[in-house]
Amino acid sequence: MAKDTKERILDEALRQFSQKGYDGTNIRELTASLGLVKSSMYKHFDSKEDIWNALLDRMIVYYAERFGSAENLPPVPDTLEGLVAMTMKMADVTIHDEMIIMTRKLLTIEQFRDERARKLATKHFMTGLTDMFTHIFEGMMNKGLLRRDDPEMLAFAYTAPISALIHLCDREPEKDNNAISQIESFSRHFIKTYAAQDQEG
Amino acid sequence: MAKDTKERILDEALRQFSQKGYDGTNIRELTASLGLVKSSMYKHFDSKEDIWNALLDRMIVYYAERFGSAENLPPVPDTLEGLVAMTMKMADVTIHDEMIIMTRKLLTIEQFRDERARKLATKHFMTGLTDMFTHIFEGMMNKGLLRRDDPEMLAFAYTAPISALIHLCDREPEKDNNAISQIESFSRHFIKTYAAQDQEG
DNA sequence: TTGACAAGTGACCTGTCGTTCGCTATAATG
DNA sequence: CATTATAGCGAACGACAGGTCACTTGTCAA
Repeated sequence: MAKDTKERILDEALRQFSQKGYDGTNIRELTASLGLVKSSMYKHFDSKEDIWNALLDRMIVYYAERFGSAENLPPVPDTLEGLVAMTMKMADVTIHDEMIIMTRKLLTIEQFRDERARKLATKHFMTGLTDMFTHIFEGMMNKGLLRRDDPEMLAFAYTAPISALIHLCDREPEKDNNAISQIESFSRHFIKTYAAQDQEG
Repeated sequence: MAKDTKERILDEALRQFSQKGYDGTNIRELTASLGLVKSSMYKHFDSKEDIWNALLDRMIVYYAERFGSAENLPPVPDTLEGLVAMTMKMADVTIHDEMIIMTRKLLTIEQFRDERARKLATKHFMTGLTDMFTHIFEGMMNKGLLRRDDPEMLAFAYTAPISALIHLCDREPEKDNNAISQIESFSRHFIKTYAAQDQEG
C-alpha cells in the first residue's frame, strides 16, 4: 500500500504544480486532496523539492518509454490522407489526455526555474516533434508522396504550427474544437503545398 | 529623477516576476534591489497584487501603442527578399530586447494563473502575429510577389515556426545565433515555396 | 517661518509555509 | 506471543512572507 500512496502523491503533485506552479502549491492542500495530513507526506518523500525531483524523474522515464525507441515511432503513412489521419489522431490524444496536458503546462511554467524542466520543454515542444516527423517525411518522399525537399525543414514547418495550436488549447480549453479543425485545415494545406507532382489534383 | 520610484518598482518587478514567477518573488528582495526597504513599496502600491495589476496595465498600454494602430504596422515589402529582411529585423529586436524577453517569459509562466496574462499570451504569441502577417501577405499577393492562397493560412504557417524559435531563445539564450540563422533559413524556404510563378528562379 | 505632504525607515504583527517529533494503529515476522 | 516496520496522526517549531504603523526627513507653497 505504501507505493500506492507515493504514486498518488506524485499524481496530485502533477495536478497542483501544473495549475498553481511549484511555489504556489503547498503541502497541506496537496495531501488534503488525498485525505491525508501534511506530515504524512514525509513518510514517502524527504521534502517538497524531493517530490518535484521524483516527478521529473517519472516524466523522463515515461517520455523515454513512449518515444525513446524506434519501435514506438508511428509508421510512415502510405497516402497523403494517411498523414492527415495520423496527425489528427495524435492531436486528439495530446489535446485531451489529462496527464499529457498537465505535463505540458508544468514544463511551460517551470522551464525558467528548473534546469531539467527546461531541457524537457525543448524536447517535448520542439526537437522531439521535428525528429519524429523528419523521419516520417523522409519516408513519404521515398514513397513518392511528397516532393523532394529538406525533410527536417518540412518537419519543422509542419510541427511548429500544430504545436502552437496545442499550446493554445492548454491556454483556452474552450477552443478545443476550433483548434482541432484548424489543425486539420493546416494539415491539408500542407499536403497540398508539398505533395509530389504526380499526386496533385 | 530620470525615472520615478514607482516606475523603477515596476521595472524590477518585471525582471523578478519573469525570472522567479509571481509567487517566487518577495517584496523584500524586490525593493532591496532598488536600495529600499520593503515598507517603502507601500507608499507607491497597495499590495504585491497591486504591482502585478499595474504591470499588466502597462504591458497592455505598450502593446496597444506599438501594434494597436494601423500606422504602426510594418509596410508591405516590395520584394521577396524584403520579406526576409523585415523578418530578420523583427526577429533581432524581439530576441535581444531585454524588456520584450522578460514580458514574454512573464506571460509564459503566469498564463495559467491570471486571466489577463492568458489573454495577452494568446495575443502576443499567436493572433497578433498572424493578424500582422495576414495583412502583409495580402499585400504581397496583390503585388504579384506571392502566389494566390489563403493569406491567413500563410500567415499562420509563417509566424508559428518563427515564434517557436523565439520561445526557444527565451529558454536557451546561448542558442541565439543558431536560432536566428534557422529563422532566416525558414524564411527563405517559405518564399521559395510560396513565390508567385513569375518570381521563381 | 510654518504647515502640509510625499517618500523613506525600522519595529512589529499575523498568518502560513515547510519541516520535525512523539505517538498510535495495524499488520507482518520470528 | 513479543517484536518490528509501516503509515498514518496532531501538536509544535522556526523561518519568512505580506502588510501596518508611528516616526523622520526633505521640499515647497502660502
